[in-house]
Amino acid sequence: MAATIRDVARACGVHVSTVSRTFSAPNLVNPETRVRVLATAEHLGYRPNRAARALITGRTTNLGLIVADIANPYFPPMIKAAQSQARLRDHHVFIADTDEDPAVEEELVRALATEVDGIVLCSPRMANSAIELLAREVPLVVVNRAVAGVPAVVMDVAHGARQAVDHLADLGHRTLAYLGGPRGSWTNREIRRAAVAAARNRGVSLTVLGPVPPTEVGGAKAAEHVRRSEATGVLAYNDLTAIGLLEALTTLGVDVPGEVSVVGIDDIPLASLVKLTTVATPTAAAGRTAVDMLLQLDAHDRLGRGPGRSSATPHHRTSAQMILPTTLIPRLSTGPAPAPRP
Amino acid sequence: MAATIRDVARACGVHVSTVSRTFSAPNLVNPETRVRVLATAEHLGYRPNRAARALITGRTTNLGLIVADIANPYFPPMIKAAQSQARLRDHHVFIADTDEDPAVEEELVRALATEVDGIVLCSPRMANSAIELLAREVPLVVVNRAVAGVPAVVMDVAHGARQAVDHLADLGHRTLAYLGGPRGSWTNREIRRAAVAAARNRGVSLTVLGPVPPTEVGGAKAAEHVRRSEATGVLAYNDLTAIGLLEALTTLGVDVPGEVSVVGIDDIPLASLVKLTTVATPTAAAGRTAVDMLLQLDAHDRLGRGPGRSSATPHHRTSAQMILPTTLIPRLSTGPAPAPRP
DNA sequence: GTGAAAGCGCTAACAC
DNA sequence: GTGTTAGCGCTTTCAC
Repeated sequence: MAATIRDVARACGVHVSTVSRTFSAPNLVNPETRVRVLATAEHLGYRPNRAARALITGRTTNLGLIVADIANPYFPPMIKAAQSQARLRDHHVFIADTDEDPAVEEELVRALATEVDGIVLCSPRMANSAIELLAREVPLVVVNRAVAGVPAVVMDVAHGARQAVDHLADLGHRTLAYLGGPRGSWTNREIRRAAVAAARNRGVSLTVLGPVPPTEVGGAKAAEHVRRSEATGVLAYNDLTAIGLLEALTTLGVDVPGEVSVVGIDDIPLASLVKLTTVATPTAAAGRTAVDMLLQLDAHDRLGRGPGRSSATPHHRTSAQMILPTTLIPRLSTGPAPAPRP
Repeated sequence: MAATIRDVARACGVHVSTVSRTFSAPNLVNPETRVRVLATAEHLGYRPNRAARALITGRTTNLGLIVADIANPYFPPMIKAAQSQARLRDHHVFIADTDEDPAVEEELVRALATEVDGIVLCSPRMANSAIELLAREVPLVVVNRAVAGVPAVVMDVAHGARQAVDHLADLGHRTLAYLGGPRGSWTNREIRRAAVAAARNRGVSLTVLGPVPPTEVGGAKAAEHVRRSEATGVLAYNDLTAIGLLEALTTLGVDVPGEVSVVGIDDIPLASLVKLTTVATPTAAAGRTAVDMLLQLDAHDRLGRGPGRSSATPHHRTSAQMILPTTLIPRLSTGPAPAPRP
């Protein structure tokens, strides 16, 4: 059996509470005693039992992070950032993958809720109402989504979409298309709305294509539609889709950017490799910010309550929204519009 | 406050132990009582407190998974597989990222050890001795590494390397190079050893280059060395390195596969996109297998002991090694050796 | 099949 | 600054 606080106390000639304080409130204990306790603890290989601590404090010092698909290169930078931020704040993080399935998503939140102090929900596909409900069972921060009363960090993709449309219009394109992503996606709606508005603003036409799955395969499948649409400038829901489209167009013998210009969104590492013009989104910053908001939310929450299960109290009072800026990165997948056909 | 087992018991007119049994040993309780208890529990929104359960059973039903770099496309499939396998067995998993740093790795294992039932260590960079030590503090399974007395699941990269060398020799290449990976990497040593032996076997020469970081940038940096080495066939430590090399060679004006053939290892999604010849490694299977071994190890462990902290017992008796097969996938980055220069 | 009681390892009042 | 004590929510003997 591992050493407990009792063993340390006995071996050290002090009482358990002194040992406890040495670890949870060091400043309340005499420096000399502290040193002695620490030494014996070290000697005995004592490690505080987190379950016992959690039981009494009501805090697990764990966070949950739920993403749509770990294998999507969009997420790892966000995950890494969230992770290291959490570690800075002395928390561990559970990561779960929903495979883009809203039902799995909801089930995961419920399962995780009992063993974390809060959950970050990235690009959720759930219905707003479901999210609102969950938010009063467990401290929740959503990323890439706006839900009334739920704290959120979002990317300013609307601005990104405007930049993309302006970029294409500046290059002389008069016929644009937006290749849309998943129906449940808040980001998709934002982009579409902003792109439509920006196109109207610039006096160019814009067709909405899709939706297609937010993957390379999805993008590739849309190549025929894009060609038929006669659009010379295409904005895609994300880089993966844009790259799939780009590959498929090339295979079909369509010159990019000679005949068709393609713009993605996200700026994943692969984008720079294939020279894709894209809108960079600050994913790492989003991960960090989300964790900070969650921790702050949690701290604020337990101020009025003292120890106890955190899941029982509504959390809809502290609700902020953090909007992160996006930037257009012009590369070689966009160029001047082709001369109009006779 | 959330409902506890007490609330359910009271509301239901039974004793806490009956409620407890309903959840942890349903077959020990009268079906009718069970139904009633379940109904009240549902009604009250009761969820068992995992901390309390963990405190008494000594099991957390959590696992840890430590990888070198989540952003490396090699890992996500393994993570996803491990995750879903764990979920099948009713466990959650902590994922941690070491940024390829052995020190961080060790610290993470220690930190995680207190709140999981076991840890999967993927492609560890730690010293063997450190791993052996840790393995007796917490149930451990290593992936892509062989450590005496520690259960492991490894890819048969040696066989893969042999296939790669044979493939190149069959294409007429007489001068090969192996572009090596991280020094601490067991996989790297395995590949190198097998490649050297296979080359000797086929009567072709093989130079060892590197090491370079296992990334695209690392591969790109090696392009000059490769060119100077006069090798016409190159095996790289992994796909990322191979792809970086490939790009850089093309930029230098070296034709692939006309002048130089390149083979990677892993078969990440990007590999098929850039038509890289590579050795496929079954990463998803590795993730699943590792989780299963860990859970089995853990179950076996607590057979003789009953409840209590798991971290106190040595685990070096149950030590198996699972070897997963690899396959060469020829694509367009390899071709016949160029005619020898005059 | 169910009840009673002990206690997992720790923290947080409250004394002194 | 340290000791004393109660108890977090649950499982698990042991009776009956």
